[in-house]
Amino acid sequence: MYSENIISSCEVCNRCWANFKGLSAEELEQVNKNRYEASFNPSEIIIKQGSPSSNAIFLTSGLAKVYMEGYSGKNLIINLAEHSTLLAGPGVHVNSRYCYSVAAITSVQACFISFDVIRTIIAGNPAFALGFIEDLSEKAFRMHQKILNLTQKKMHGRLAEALLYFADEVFHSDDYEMLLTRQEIGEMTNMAKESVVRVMGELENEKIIRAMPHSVKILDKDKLRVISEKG
Amino acid sequence: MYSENIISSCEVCNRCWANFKGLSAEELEQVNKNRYEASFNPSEIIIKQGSPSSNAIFLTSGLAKVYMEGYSGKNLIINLAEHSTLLAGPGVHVNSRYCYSVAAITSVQACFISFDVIRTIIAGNPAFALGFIEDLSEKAFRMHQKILNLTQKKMHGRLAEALLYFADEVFHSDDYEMLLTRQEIGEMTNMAKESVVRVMGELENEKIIRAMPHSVKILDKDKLRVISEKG
DNA sequence: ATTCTTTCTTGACTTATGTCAATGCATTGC
DNA sequence: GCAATGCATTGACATAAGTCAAGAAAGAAT
Repeated sequence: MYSENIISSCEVCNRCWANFKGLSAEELEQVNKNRYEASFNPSEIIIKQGSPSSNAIFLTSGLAKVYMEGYSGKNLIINLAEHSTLLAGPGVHVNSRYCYSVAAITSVQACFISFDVIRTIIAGNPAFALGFIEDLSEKAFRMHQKILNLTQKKMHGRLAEALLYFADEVFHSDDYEMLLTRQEIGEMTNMAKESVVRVMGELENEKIIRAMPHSVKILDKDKLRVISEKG
Repeated sequence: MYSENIISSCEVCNRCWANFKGLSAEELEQVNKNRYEASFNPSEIIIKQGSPSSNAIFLTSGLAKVYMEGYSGKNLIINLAEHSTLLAGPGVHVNSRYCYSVAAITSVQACFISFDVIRTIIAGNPAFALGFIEDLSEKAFRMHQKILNLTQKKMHGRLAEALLYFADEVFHSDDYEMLLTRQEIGEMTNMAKESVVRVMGELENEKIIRAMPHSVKILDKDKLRVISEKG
């Protein structure tokens, strides 16, 4: 898991947080001096919910799942994360603990940056602080959407939404390799894995998708959108 | 709804946001000059989801419900708000729209402060910015909890949780006047109003609470906590 | 190739929860 | 006081979704 830093410097890195773009050379150097990289194999845990949150983490390559460990071992996957995403969670500023876990799905390269540095920059750079606020806000906004989705839609709507999320926001194609298991799709949509199989089968019968265990092809995106919106 | 400002100045107001405490005299005066008060009768809407978010709003007296308008007219009450709470929502920094509605439950007095002023202060006062970040984080944190509660607990657990929330965080007593209708309790716990009635009846049969249409008395708080935690 | 393990799939069954319809009980306004 | 309204309550019923058990497929390890 330990390795030398691969990326030579923050200055030349284009996989990091958009909010770092506006930093001065000194601020960026401060970040660069206080970071270290690590790699993770599939299924390895990058962030563990409940542990002290001392670092902000950014993926530089690979895909990870962000999930909460709920009651009696039941997980809820909040989203998938790629590069350019700040991983830390609101817990950092509440009780200094991560309030979600993050686990690698593919091989992952990650960059750890101490939160002390982040806080220093927030205090000294108003634009950065505002960027930070915008990032927090957008994530909170998505949580608001998600809570409606999970509580007010039926299984078909929730699954359709997840399939569209993969196509539009993760794999950027309507024909993608499905990197999550049926179990994990269920953890994302709050369904039992058996229900995921059943509903996917129904969507396939209606010729809306083509579903193989390890790939999904969206055949009728409009219909899928309707299902997702009507719940 | 319109009225002269009742509170003479922010300086003497103790019902506002804790984060305003650290402001300089000039900053506070700037806030004071750009605010206006309004009163609302029960059931009147203070913030309407989707409308442009130009103001931060603080209640100075009364109780309001914060809720999202979901699919096909179904609401989800996120929480109840009293004084000292910033009402605006993450939408402000995402698309400049309120992402939830707020409606008065009792008579409410509210203070409107332009977001331009807030933003100016954020830019000039790092401590205030950090306070803002903490506020956002805490609300996001609660949303994370809520999403687990709503998706992973059964009705008894969700209702128990709401009853404890009223007792511990809103009315500060185990014997309180129930200001929400059964319908609204349902919107808070994602239950049909009939289910609220039924489950409350069961909790009453088990001598855990004493429930009248307009008041609730918690008889066995430990048992209620167990139900809330076990789901 | 063969075992072993994990995941996927299917069908039968159970359970949680929502919906509908009818009724009762309060509160408000006239 | 009396209608009118909104809310609470109840029971019968419908439906969504989870659970369990078994087997099939697909990979990984030997």
